[in-house]
Amino acid sequence: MADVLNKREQLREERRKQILAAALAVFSEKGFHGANVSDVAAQAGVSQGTIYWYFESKEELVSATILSFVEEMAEGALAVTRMGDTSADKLRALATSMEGLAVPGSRLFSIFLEFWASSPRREQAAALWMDLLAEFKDVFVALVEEGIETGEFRPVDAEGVVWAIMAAYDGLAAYAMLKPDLDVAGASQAFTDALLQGLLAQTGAGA
Amino acid sequence: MADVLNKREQLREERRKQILAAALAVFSEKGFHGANVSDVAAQAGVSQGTIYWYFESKEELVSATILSFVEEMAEGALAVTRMGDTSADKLRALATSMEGLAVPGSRLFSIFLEFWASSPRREQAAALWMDLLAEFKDVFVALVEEGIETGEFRPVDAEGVVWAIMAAYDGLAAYAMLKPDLDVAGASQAFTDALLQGLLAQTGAGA
Amino acid sequence: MADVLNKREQLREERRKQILAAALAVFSEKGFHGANVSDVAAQAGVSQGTIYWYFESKEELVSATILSFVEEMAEGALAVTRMGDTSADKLRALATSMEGLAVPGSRLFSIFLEFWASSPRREQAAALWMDLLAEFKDVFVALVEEGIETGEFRPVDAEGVVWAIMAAYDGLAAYAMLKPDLDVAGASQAFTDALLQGLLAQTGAGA
Amino acid sequence: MADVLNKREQLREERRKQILAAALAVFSEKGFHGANVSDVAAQAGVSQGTIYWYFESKEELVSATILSFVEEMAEGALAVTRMGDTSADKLRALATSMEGLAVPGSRLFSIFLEFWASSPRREQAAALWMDLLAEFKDVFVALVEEGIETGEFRPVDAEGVVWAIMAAYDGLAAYAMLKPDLDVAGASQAFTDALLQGLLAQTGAGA
DNA sequence: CATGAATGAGCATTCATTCAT
DNA sequence: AATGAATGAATGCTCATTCAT
Repeated sequence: MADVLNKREQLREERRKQILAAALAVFSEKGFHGANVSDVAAQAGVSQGTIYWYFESKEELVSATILSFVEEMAEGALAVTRMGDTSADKLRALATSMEGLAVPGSRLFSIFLEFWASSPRREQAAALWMDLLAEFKDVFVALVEEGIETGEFRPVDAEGVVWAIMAAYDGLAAYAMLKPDLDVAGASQAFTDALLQGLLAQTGAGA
Repeated sequence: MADVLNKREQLREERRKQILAAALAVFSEKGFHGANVSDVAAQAGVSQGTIYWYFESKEELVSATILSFVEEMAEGALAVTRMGDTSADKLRALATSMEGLAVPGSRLFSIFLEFWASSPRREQAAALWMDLLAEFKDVFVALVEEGIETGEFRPVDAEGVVWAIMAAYDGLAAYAMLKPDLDVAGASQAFTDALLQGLLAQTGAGA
Repeated sequence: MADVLNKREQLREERRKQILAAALAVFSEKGFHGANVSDVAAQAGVSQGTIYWYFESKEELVSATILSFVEEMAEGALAVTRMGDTSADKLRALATSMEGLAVPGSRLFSIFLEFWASSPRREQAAALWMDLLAEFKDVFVALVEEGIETGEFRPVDAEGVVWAIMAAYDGLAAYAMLKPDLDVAGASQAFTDALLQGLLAQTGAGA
Repeated sequence: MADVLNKREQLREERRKQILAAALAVFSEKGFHGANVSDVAAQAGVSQGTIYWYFESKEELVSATILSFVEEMAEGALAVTRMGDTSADKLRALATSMEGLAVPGSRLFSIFLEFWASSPRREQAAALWMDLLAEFKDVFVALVEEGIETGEFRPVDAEGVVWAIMAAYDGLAAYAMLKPDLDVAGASQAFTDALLQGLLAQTGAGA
């Protein structure tokens, strides 16, 4: 009995994932407004009705699609933090991993943007985003404050700096979408160097 | 004769601006997808048909709205560059003026994003944006290189740093949209301080 | 399983016919340009959306309506050919059946005309007509050539004569539309008599 | 004073003709439904408003265009009747002149058809057509009856035969519209031969 | 007379959502 | 669970017609 239920739930979960995968493909191809439910259904190989069996509305499907993708991505990025010795090294590692958002994901990033852009009109969606961003921010801030405490960094407004850093990477991702030949790695490198130079306490002979 | 023509052209231009102003208001309120042509018409106090007398399609209206707004904004921002003595001062001034994009314009910035993100116009929008961004970038880069030449700044990859700075401000604007209570001014301040600290040549005993 | 599919297909076919019947009624009443899709939907007792579930566009609905009606009509007309002994008898029978196009169908014929008139600007529609006309022509021509071979008719340009005969009936149908009191039967009779008189070989005592 | 008025009227008449010529060109190109008033205005090199200074409505413009063209055409066709010696010769001449409707005017005929097709919904238009057709018919009938009286033709239902002949030519014109490679001249020839053969009294030993 | 700007009703079409099977 | 047929509100756009200048 329980097995049956489990099997059912498992099947349901699989179907859900199948639909989400289809949705991700379709949305990143056509955008949220440009894609319609029947496109997703066709891509997933199910009927339109089925979509509504798994998701309340197109709106919810969109949110779920974004969410599932973002979670996966975030997980990878945060894992990086545990590498490196000094705070500076860790910051560098995190920054490098964030480059990844921009370079290969130009198509994917555009679906973030579109979702994001319409967020003010979707309070829930905005909250979702901010939760995620805040999570990232906290990790970053902890890193920076750790650096300050150990005397590696100068005492700065950690939160402010971190917001700006994150914003810079999101912005670069957006630019890369517009200008595929933009040298994201170079910009990231130059930026990180300059910033770290500014953050590091001027001990003796400088950096 | 010429007067009549001039008057006509003048009236036409005025009407056009009137419609663009209405469109800006409506679009920033409801977004491009959420707003319909009749909304704009109502806001402008004209009939739907009139909109189509001045613009080929909703699409063109959207583009024109963005363009006219962007041009106005760019003009103001670049004017700031001429203030300040040292390169650092000028950079600070420019940065401060960019905050303006984020803070009061949170609603306006969202229409940038939506325009940017929506796929049907990606190419056109991308070109438009990149032209604008490049223009900004060049001004910034000139500023930084000037600082390097005068020995005020360390020799850095000016272009890379500048891209990242601009990206940071665009990103902050986007964040502010999602999180109205975000301390953009604080972040901007902390970020600029840290970055300038990193850019400035370590003269004598350092900071 | 198969039954279900069959039933579905059957239902679909029925619905389609129901819509086509409604379309025929509405179009012959108001013409193609005068009638709008919602008129057809209302007449068929379905929603506008349903029309588009069965037909790609109004254009296609129009073509399908014409086609289905024409096919039905053609079938009946061609069946007549198998009656009669001599070629002259068969020709008379065919001619008589063509009168039917003109007399009761004055309203229906008008939708042919409207469609026809705009056909040169629609390649597909033009092709549809010519296929149909050619089919008719071939039957007629076979009849006449048979008569020639058996010596019943004089050797004439069968194809030319047949085009003209068909044109005469289409023309009469059009006239009848404009002038409802036109004696189509009389004209048809006189015309057929004269023509057959001209076609028949003058054997001995004449006709 | 009178001269001024005359000049005005003359100018007005010229403008009118200019518009009608433009209308004929545009309508035969795009059809009545496909062409819009601004197309005609552009072709005529005047503004839309001017069209309405000369014609009450698009409807009237359409009627006037047809009428002016038809009158011109009818004049030419009837002139032919006065040529030829025997009734048969005259009939042939008339028939040949009617071919002209079909061959070069395939595009023009389509505007007849379209106008015609919507005639049931325009009683006035139908009357206009029938007047014209009746005029033609009467000339034809007179011709045939003359032939009967002189013993050249067999005693037939002149009116019936004539309607059918005219219908045949209109029908051929319609066919030619759809099938530009239709051999109208050949069909006309074969048709006229056969019909005259049937009309001519069998003098002496027959053919 | 002529212009061209303005109007606004009308229409084909789309698409998220529902529902009978 | 799943299907796909059905719905109908919503919307961009057209175009005959009017009118101030």
